[in-house]
Amino acid sequence: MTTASPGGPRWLTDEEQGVWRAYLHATTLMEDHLDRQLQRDAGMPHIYYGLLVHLSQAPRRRKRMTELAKDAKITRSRLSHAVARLEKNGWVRREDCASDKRGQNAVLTDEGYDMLARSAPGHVEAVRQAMFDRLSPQQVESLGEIMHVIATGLQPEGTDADLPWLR
Amino acid sequence: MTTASPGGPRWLTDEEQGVWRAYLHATTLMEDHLDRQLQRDAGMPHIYYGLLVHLSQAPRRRKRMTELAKDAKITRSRLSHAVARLEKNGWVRREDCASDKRGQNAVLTDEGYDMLARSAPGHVEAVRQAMFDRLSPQQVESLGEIMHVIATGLQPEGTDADLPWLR
DNA sequence: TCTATCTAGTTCAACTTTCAAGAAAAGGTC
DNA sequence: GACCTTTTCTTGAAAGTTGAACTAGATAGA
Repeated sequence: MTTASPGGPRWLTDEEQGVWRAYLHATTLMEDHLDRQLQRDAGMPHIYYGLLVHLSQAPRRRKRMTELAKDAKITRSRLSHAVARLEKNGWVRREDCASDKRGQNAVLTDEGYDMLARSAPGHVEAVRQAMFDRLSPQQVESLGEIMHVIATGLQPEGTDADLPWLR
Repeated sequence: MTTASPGGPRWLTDEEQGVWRAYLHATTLMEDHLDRQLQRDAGMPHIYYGLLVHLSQAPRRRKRMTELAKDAKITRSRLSHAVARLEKNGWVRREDCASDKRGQNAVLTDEGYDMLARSAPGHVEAVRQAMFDRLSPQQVESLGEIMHVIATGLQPEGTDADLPWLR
């Protein structure tokens, strides 16, 4: 729960407000920017692209639905819809899970892999131009630490996904 | 345009990849967190709440649609739909613009203001817990600078919205 | 085994976002 | 004024997201 603390709310200082606004501003613009870039160059929103990336890095390019949803930080419902769409594109297919008859694997197809290989350079370049080309090495390091702290704090209880994110 | 550079794509280093993933991870979790918090406590998504905040800070609590869309970084179309929804809630109303008959002002109603006053403490607390309580003063300062750099780089050409964001 | 409970994944309805198209007024320019 | 372009805002349809309800299969205990 997020309740107001007793003794009145602890408002943000002027500096904190400025930082918060800059954060909202930057993250909004970044998400828009990448969504448009990928929609234009790969025909899908950023989050869908992320799913293909996850699959491409998984052993045998496949993953259980629930695990994929967890890795990509989306709900199972959203993943179902997303995979249905990617299936229509021919980039992913579903496969029954051998060990658990309830289970499904999402599998990256060869077409999906090719599409990823084609669009990855442009996407990386977009990320680089928007972020890494503009920051000093110290800033990059600092940003990594800060984002790690924030993510850890927001991580649902009992989730172990910690180390993998900083390697 | 974001084209791959000649001589092959400049891939991200391992460190950059780690930072990028941490960034995606943190920003996704943060957006989800705030969306849920506000949906639960204020009955609207984060972006709608942001619109009310913008209006509350504008002179006479009103703003031209186009200007509001620009400030909130959303399309005019999206704003039209959003205001229609907020109007149904009674938190905003539309008002014809005196000087330009095409124009509309979005006006924050008293009910809207009250709703904001009620939910602001909880929201600020959520932001504080997720971000500022976890970062050192140096990190907060650094984050502000970094986000400012990124936002500036992504700013559409010819936009002057620069100084207002750091104050 | 029988039953209760939990987990995996999908589906539905309500809502939000996007994109393209369109109506209305404003701003030139001749 | 007549004409053309631009700006403002809305609309409608398609796509995407959400949260709850639902089905089927797994799991555990008596």
